[in-house]
Amino acid sequence: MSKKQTYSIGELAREFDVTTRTIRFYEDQNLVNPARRGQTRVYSPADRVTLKLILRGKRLGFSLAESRELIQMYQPSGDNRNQLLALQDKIQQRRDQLNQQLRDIQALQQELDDADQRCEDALTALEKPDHV
Amino acid sequence: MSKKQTYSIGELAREFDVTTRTIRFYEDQNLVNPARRGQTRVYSPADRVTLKLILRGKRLGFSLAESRELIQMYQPSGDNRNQLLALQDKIQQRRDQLNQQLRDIQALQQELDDADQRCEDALTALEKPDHV
DNA sequence: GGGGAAGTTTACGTTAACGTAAAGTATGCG
DNA sequence: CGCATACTTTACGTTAACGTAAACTTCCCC
Repeated sequence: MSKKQTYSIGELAREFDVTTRTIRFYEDQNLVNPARRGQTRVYSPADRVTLKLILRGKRLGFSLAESRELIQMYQPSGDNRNQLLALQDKIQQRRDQLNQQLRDIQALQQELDDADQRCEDALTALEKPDHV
Repeated sequence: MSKKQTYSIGELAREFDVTTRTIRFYEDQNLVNPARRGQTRVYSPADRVTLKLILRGKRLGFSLAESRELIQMYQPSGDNRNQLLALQDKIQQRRDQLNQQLRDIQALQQELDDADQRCEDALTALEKPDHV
């Protein structure tokens, strides 16, 4: 049972390599809402997960608004039918976007491989100016 | 032989669903450099490809500076050894980042699948309030 | 009890990537 | 010819996502 139950803002900042300003900014945007002990913020494991999701979103080029939406998707409130259907629609849109990103990444990987190969060729050409 | 050899700014804007302002901005940032016929810009197929690469980069969350770097990677000037090695280093960094994005996407896809499933469950639960 | 480390609030500053508006030019058409 | 359409330049405006600075409190430690 070594799992910490709470975190300070500094701990999280170090773990995720962001500034405390960034974490406070996310709170301002209602992305996390830590408890307080006096003035001091006290973060729960849930807050930590939320942070992780936001940063993953950033790596994929999502705005904070988009990440917020994604996070909310994970908690379908005991909603009404229409809201659930709307949610499924958004989920499908995200899936489409992710598939597009996958295709983009694969194309880019191929091009990087080619570029790397051209580097290799140029380097060996430097070693042997002629076919010795 | 139906391949167009030149494009107007309006054509490209329509094709890629961006504004002409955006394309001129990219020129300002030295990402494309169209020819001129009088005052009017005339874009080549190469310019069009560059635009395509920039927009793909955007879908992956790249800044214009990053996309510029990527595009330059495709044309290793008959460089000196050190520059080629530095280029290979950058290529490897990009590859690492792309692999991270791949992992992020896969995790997100799984979570979206789960969220979708929970929607389905909630919906069927709405149909049959009890197990009839 | 003086200081250093980590926390806090408040507030103005900054950068990227365009948006938007104004005012002018060139070209085809009925 | 007059007008619409598409192009041009110039320039100020805007939004997101923090950075940065100032001034303050709290806690711990020797």
